[in-house]
Amino acid sequence: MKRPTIIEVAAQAGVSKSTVSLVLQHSALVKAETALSVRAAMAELGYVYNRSAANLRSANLGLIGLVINDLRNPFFTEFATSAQMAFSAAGFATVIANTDEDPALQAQVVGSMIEHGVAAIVISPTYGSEEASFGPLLRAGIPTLQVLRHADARQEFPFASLDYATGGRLAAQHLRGLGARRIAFVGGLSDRPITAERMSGYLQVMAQAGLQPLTMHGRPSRAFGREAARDLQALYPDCDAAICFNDLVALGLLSGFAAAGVQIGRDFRVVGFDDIEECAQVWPQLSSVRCDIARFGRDTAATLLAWLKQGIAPPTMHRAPVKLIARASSMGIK
Amino acid sequence: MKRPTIIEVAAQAGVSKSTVSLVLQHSALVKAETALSVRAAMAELGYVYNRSAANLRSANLGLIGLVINDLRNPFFTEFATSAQMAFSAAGFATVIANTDEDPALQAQVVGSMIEHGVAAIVISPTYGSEEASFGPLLRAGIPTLQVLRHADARQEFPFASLDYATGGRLAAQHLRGLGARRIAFVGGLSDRPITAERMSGYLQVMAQAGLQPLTMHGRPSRAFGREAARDLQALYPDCDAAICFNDLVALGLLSGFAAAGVQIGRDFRVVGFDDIEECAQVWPQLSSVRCDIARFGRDTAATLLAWLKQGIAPPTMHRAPVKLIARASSMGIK
DNA sequence: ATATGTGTTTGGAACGTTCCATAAATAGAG
DNA sequence: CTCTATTTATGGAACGTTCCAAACACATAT
Repeated sequence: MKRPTIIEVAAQAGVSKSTVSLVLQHSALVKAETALSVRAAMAELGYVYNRSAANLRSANLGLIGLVINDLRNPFFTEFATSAQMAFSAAGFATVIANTDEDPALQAQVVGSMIEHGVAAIVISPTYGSEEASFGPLLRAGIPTLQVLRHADARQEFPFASLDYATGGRLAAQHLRGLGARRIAFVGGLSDRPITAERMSGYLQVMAQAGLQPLTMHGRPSRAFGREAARDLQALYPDCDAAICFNDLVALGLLSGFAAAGVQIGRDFRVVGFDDIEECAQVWPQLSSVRCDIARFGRDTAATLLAWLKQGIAPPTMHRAPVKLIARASSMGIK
Repeated sequence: MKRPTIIEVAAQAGVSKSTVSLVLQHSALVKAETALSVRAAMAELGYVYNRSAANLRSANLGLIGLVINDLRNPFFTEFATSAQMAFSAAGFATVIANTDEDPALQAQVVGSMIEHGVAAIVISPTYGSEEASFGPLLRAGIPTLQVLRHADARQEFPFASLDYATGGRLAAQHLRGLGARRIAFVGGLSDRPITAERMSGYLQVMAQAGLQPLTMHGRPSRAFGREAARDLQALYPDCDAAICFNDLVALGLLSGFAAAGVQIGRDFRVVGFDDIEECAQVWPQLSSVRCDIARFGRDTAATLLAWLKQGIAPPTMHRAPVKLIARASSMGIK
C-alpha cells in the first residue's frame, strides 16, 4: 500500500526525478511532449503528491489556520465559511478550529496549527490567557490577523473588525426618530470589550438626548433574549424599544414578546445587530445593523493573502463600515 | 527569522540530535535530568516542532479532513464542530472545508486534503460527479467515512447516518394521533435520496391510513418554507398539518403562517426535522424529530478513531436512532 | 569547424525529522 | 578487578521533495 514517489514516476516515464518535479510545478522548462508522458506515468502509478516532503525545503505548505471562538454562532460560521472559500479559491487549504470560548483549548489548537506549519493564522480570539496563544505565535513568527475581537494589543497582531460604534449610534438614532421614549440595550456580557463597543454609540445618543440609558447584560443567546423580554416587561414597563447586542438576542426577544402577546413594531420596537440571514426570514422581519460578514470574511482573506504574498502588512486597526437595515420589527408592519 | 531545528537545540543542550528527538517523543529512554535540560534549551531558542519533517519518515500527520457540503446550515455546523472537538481531544487536528454543494469544489478540496496528508476523511458529500472526489480517495487509500449522505455506494466508503425513515414515521403518527386530517410533506429537493428517506415514513403512514399524500418539494431553506406557507394556504386550504424536510423549512413555514395570522398548533400543526437548538427557542416552540447531531458528531469521530487506531472497520451502513420531540407547534399552546 | 545561443534535462545536495544499530556509561555479580 | 546486564546516548541512513549548477542537444551564425 506504499505510495509511489517521483523517483518511481521518473523511472516509469524514463526521465529523471528532477524532470518530474518540474512537471509537478507546471514549469515551462519541460517539453510539452515529455510532460505528457510524465503525467501518463503518474496516472498509471496512482501517484499522490507529498506536500509535507515539498514543504521540508521551501517552507510553505499553503495552509492557513482559522481559529474561531464560537463556530456554532451563525455570525462566525458565515465569517469562517466565506473566508475559507476565499482562501480555497486562492489555492490555500484552511484548517478551521472551534475553541468554544475556552482559552486552554485555543492555546492547544494554535500550538497544533503552528506545528502543522500553517503559513498564517486568522483568529477570532477567546478572552483570557492571551499569552498562551499569542506568545507561541509571536515566537514562531507566524503572521496573525486578529478579527472581530481584540484580545492581544501588540502591534504584531493587527486587528480588523466592524465599526460597531457607528452601528449602535445608527440604531439608536433610528429608534429615536421613530418616537421611542425609553430605549434599552439588551444582551452582551458586561465585561467584554465588544459589548462596550456595540453599546457606545447607543450611550452617546442617549447622553446627547439627555435620556437615562437602560442596559440588561447577559449571554448573547436566544435563550437570554427570551428571558430579557420577560424581565423588561416586568421591571421596566415604560420601556418601548431595544437595541440588542446581536441578532440571536433580538430573535429571542422577539419570540419572548410574541409569547406575551406584545405587538412588535408597534408596542415595542427592536433592532438587532449583525443582520444574519434569518433576520429577513422571521416574522416580523427583524431590523438590524448589517455587518455584511460574508464580505468581511472575503476581505479578511484578501488582506491576509496580500500580507503573505506581497508583504503588505495590514493596518494595526481596521474598521469595516456597517449600515442599518430597517424592517418591520422597528418600523411596524405596513 | 529562521526557526531553530533539533540540531541547534542539541548543540545548546550539549547532547545529540537523537536525544532531542527522543525527548520530543516523551521517550522513557532518556534520563529525566537530561530531558529537563533539553527542554530548557528548546524554550531558550524558541524551538518549534516541524511536523512535516517528522511526517516524512513516519507517515502520520495526525490530520483529519472534514468535508461538508453546506457549513452554513446549522445542522452541519453542529455536526462539524462536535466532530472537530472530539478529534481535537484525541490529539488530531481537523481540516474543515465547506464545498457549498459544488462537486468541482469538493473534488478540489479533497485533492488538497490528500496532498496535505490527512490520515482520514469524514465527508458529507455533495451529489454529482462522485468519481472526481471518491476516485482519488480510493487510489490514495485514505480511510473515508461518508456521513449523512450516501453519494458513493462502494463498500470502501462506509456510511453512517440517522434513522430518518423512522423519524418521518414518528412525526406522521404523532400528527395523525392529534387528529390532523390532511398532512403535507414540505421541502427537500425531489431528486435527493435524503428527501426520499425523510419522506418514506410519512408515505408509509399515509398509505396505511388510506390517505392521499401531499408533497411540496423545494430547497431546504427558510425562504422556501415561507413561500410554502403561502402556497399551501392558497392551493390546499384543507391541509391542516405539515412535516417539514428540516427545521429551516419548518421555521420558514412558521413565520409564513404567522404573517398570515394562522394560529400554529391549533389551526395548523407543524413538525420539523433535526431539532436544531432554535426549535426550543422560537415561539411557538417547534416540534421536531430530534437527531442529536452533536452526539452523532462525537460518535462519528469515535468510529473513525477506532478505525484508524485499532483497525476496526465501521459497518458498511449504520443508522443512529432518532426520536420525536413534541412541542407547541404541533400540540398547541397550553 | 568553431563559437554562440536557446531550449531541455539531470545529478546531487539540501530540508528536519525518526529509527536502527551500536556505543558508552553505570551497576551488580562473581 | 573482570564480566555481564541494564540504562542512556549517539552517528548515520532514510523519508520525498526542491533547487542549483552543470550538462546535453540542437540550431544558427561566424
